[in-house]
Amino acid sequence: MEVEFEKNTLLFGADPTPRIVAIELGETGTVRVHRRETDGSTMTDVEPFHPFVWCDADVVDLGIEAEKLAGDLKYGWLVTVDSWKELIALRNGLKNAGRDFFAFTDPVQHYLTATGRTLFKDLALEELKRMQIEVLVAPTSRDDPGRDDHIMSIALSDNTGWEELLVVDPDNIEESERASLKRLTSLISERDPDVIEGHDLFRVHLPLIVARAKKLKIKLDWGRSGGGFLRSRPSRLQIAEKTIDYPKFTIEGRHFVDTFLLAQFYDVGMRSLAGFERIDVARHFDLCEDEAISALSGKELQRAYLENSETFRRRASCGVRETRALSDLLNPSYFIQAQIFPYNYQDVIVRGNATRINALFLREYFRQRHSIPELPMSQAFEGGYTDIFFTGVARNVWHCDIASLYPSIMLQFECFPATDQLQIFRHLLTDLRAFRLEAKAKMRAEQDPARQHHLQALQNTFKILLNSFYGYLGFAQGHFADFDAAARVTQIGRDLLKKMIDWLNAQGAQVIEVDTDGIYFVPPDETAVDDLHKALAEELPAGIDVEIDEQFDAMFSYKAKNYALLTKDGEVIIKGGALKSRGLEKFQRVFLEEMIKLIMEGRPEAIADLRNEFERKIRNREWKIDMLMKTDTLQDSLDKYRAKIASSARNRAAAYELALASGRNYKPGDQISYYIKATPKKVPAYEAAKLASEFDPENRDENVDYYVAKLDDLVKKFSSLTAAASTPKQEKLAL
DNA sequence: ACCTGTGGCTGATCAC
DNA sequence: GTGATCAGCCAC
Repeated sequence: MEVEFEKNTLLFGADPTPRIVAIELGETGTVRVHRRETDGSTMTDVEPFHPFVWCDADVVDLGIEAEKLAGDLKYGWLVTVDSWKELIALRNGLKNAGRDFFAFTDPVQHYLTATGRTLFKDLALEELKRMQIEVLVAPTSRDDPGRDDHIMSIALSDNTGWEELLVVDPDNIEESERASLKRLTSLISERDPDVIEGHDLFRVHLPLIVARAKKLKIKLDWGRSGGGFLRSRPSRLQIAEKTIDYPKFTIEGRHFVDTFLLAQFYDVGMRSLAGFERIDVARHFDLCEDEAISALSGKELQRAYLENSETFRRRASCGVRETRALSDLLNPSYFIQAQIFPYNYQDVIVRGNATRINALFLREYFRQRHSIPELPMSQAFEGGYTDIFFTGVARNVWHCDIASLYPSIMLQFECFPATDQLQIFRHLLTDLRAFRLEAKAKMRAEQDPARQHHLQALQNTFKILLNSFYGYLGFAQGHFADFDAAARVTQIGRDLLKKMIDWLNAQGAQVIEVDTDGIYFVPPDETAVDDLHKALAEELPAGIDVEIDEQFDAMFSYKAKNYALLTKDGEVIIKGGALKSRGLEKFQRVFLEEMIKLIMEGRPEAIADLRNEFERKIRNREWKIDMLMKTDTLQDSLDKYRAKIASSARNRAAAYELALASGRNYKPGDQISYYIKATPKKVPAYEAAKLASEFDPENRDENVDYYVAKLDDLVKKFSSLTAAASTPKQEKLAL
């Protein structure tokens, strides 16, 4: 392979053993290492297993042998044992003796850290055997509430294009369901996938399968080496501001990948998904083969099932195809990350960036037999500089920013963890930065689309990692975190930005808005971009590169982190929660967008007409309810919400009240769409809220006065900014 | 059992 | 009414 990134042992680990697809605990003292042969078959090696514990002192007095490690950091003694059982006994022994120690809880991380191996080296993504699965169940019948849901179908496919659909006979449910589950298990054994994928695999499909198998007393021995059974335990995932509780399933020798979680992670960066059900995600990526089929409701589906119609079969098979396409799209970066980090594939996905970086540190310190520090005391520190100097419309706005601000500062000003005696932080950061540039260059030069794709995923992975190093400095669970260093980084960043602002103002520019690493400003009269860029660059220290990357016809500056831009092509870009939050109803978002466009185009007098048009549409009930409804994401479980309300720890909220009233089993991360219905007298929103799914278009009951009032609030809120310039500063800019 | 960071805005609710 | 607080979402 001409790309040599993989030889970097800090990143990829010191052991180049290729084509490992899975690792599982074997007989006492061993692990089974499954490798993909070039002919596509899977070989299994039995390898010795030596898990370990870092201790803060010698443990010879406990009759345990320990190795003294280099350096003088807190955990300076290493105890290595010969089996997982021994490790558990050792941990208990140390705990009972009151000793301070640190150990991984995951056997696979032990093995990969100790050996320097990682999964998937020299393996192409296409060589990984990925199976997709989707179970459809008949919703509990209202007429027969005692009866459990049962499986209607199990659809299967894999990345070779193979598909099989198991349909349960509605006239012979129990026997047919049993046969289907048995067939499923034997297909997994025959086709022997490395990865089992599904959309909402953890929260929906696997629990369903397990529940039905339990009821029908069927074994789900899906393990790779025989005898392994599905296990699950409650787990929790933090994705941006959302916390998702889910049962984490594991099975020996294989990985479970849930495209619902992949979609959640994708959205953190893009914030562009309408929802997280497969239909929402498939639509967003344009993966639906047949929209109408994908969008069938539960009721329609059940009817089709009972009629044994072709529609049912089509819907059942189209589900796994969409899941496969989705996984093809969202998987590549994680596939590469599994080559880097000492984690199982399925864990690489759910671990956070800073946690993964920590794993790299610990692997290298282990390899060099060096002591490791204890977790630092958490400390609050100041962040980036944000400010706004002008509100209203400005014309001819330029944007400058400092390229990779925090990585540049860390390298240039040596903001590294004080405890990092081996200088891993500096080396990784330096290498990643060089690699990213190299991968980008190679990607541009590459002709073969598949290789180009791989390089794109690679450089993107490097970018994400690179940007996570600053976060790691302030990560309370990172052994090498350093809050003072993090504070220095942001301090330098703030100082640099202020220096740039002062300089720009001194040149006669008008600075509008600043956020962390970039500045929007109106340039001084008759200035050439290149000249200004050159002069600005000279003001900055070596290693800090500024770019004037964009120019806009107009900017509507509203509040800090909230603004809109009009590009030279007439495109409107809106930033900030106040202007485009998903917490706003769609009609508000659309109105804001059109209003801001009018403002930036210098036609504020047209706003009154726009308002009137919207009012008419509300009063005449012309829109579908999706324009008026609001969609909230449940953060807490319903039980937690109830408890908080009981203890006055939070206020009531419409989404939760509706979820409670529905009687359905809503979970954190689920979204609730609702609207405000007309009520005889004014009541809190949570009492007047109604689920959008219960909206009856034939008998509309939305509260039109409520929505018109919202519209007026919106117009009022912006009225001071839509009028002609009102301050001297604005006058100057608006010219 | 799990966890990158800080800064900022808004709507809904509730205590005063 | 007003201000405080919380939850949710967004920028970087």
